[in-house]
Amino acid sequence: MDTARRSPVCLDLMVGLPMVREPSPARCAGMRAEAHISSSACGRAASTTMTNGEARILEAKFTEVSEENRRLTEMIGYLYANNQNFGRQSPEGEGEQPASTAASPTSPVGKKRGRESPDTSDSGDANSDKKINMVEADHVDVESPLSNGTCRRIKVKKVCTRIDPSDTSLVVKDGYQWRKYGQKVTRDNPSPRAYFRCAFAPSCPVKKKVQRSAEDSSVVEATYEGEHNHPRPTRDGELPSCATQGGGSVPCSISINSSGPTITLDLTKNGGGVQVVEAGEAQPDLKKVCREVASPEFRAALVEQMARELTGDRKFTDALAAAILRKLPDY
DNA sequence: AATGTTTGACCGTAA
DNA sequence: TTTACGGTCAAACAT
Repeated sequence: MDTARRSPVCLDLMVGLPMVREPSPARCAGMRAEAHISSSACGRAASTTMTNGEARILEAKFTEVSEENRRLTEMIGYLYANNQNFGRQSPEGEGEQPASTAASPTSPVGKKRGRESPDTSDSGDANSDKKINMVEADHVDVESPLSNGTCRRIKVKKVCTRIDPSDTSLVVKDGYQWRKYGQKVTRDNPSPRAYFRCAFAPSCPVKKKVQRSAEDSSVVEATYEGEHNHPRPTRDGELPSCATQGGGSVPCSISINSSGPTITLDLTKNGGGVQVVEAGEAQPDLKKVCREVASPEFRAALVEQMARELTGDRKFTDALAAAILRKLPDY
C-alpha cells in the first residue's frame, strides 16, 4: 500500500536532502504540485556559486534538516500505523461502528421492506476528499462480513470541522450532496447525531454521520463510511466552512482519532494550536508519541522548520510577493 | 407535483 | 429473556 498517499496525516515536508539527491526539475515540480508548498533548493543550486566552506556548512545544515525530517516522517508513520492497527483491532470503538455491522449480512428478512443492499463496488476516487479543506482525521478500513462468508472493506474516515456554535443545522459542506435520512440522540453526547446518505444512493454507498463534539460544541465530527464511486459535484457555495472563513486553502483543524488520543492541530491559531485529548484506552507508546508530537518543542521545531524553508526559498517569496501585488491592483 | 427534512417506530445487536 | 442502544425506515410535513 502506498502509505505516503494513503496516510491521513502526511507531514513529510519535503525538507532537505530529497531535493538534493534528485534535483531533477520534473521531480521538484511534481513535489510542489503535490504539497502546494515550494520547496527549497529546487532549481537554485545550479545558479549559485559558493566556496567550499560555504558548501560544507550548507551540506551540514542539509544533513541536519534531513535527519530531522526523517525522524518526523518516521514518527508520523509510526503514529499512523498504530492508528490503523487500532482501527482494525477494535472497529467498534469510539462510536465508529459501521452501519454495515448493524444490518444482518445474511438475512434481510424481518424488515418491513427489503433494504437495498449497499453497493459493494469499492472503486472510485478514493482520495477526492483530500483535495478539499475538510481535513481527514481518521482513516480506517473496517471489514464488513458478506453473505458469502467473505469480508469487504469499508473505508471509515472521521473528519472534524469547526463551525459556528450557533449553527444547529449539522451541515458539513464537503463538496458532495447528501440526503438526511435520520437523526438520533446518542447516549454519550447530548447533541443529536444526523445520518446522511449520498444523494447518488443507491448507486453510491457512502454514508456519513454528523454530530457535534461532546467536548467542544463548535466542532462537528463527521464520520464517512465507504467511498464515493462518482466525481464530486462542483457547485458554488458548497465549499467547506474553513475555506469560506479563511479565504484560503489552509485547513483549519486536523484531528487524529482512532480509539486513541485525539490530536487536534488547529492551524487557525497563531503558531498552530495543538492539543491532545485522551479518548478511550490508548496504547502507552502511542500516547507517548502523541504527547511528543503535541509537545511545545515539537511544535516550535515544526513551525520554525516550515518558516525557515519557506522564507529561504526565493521562488516562494517571489511568488508570494507577486500574489500579494496581484491582490492589490490599486496600489 | 416533486423533492427534501423531520421524527416516531421498528429492527438488529450486544450486554 | 430482557433491556438498552444505534441505525434505518417511512409517513407526515415543509418548501
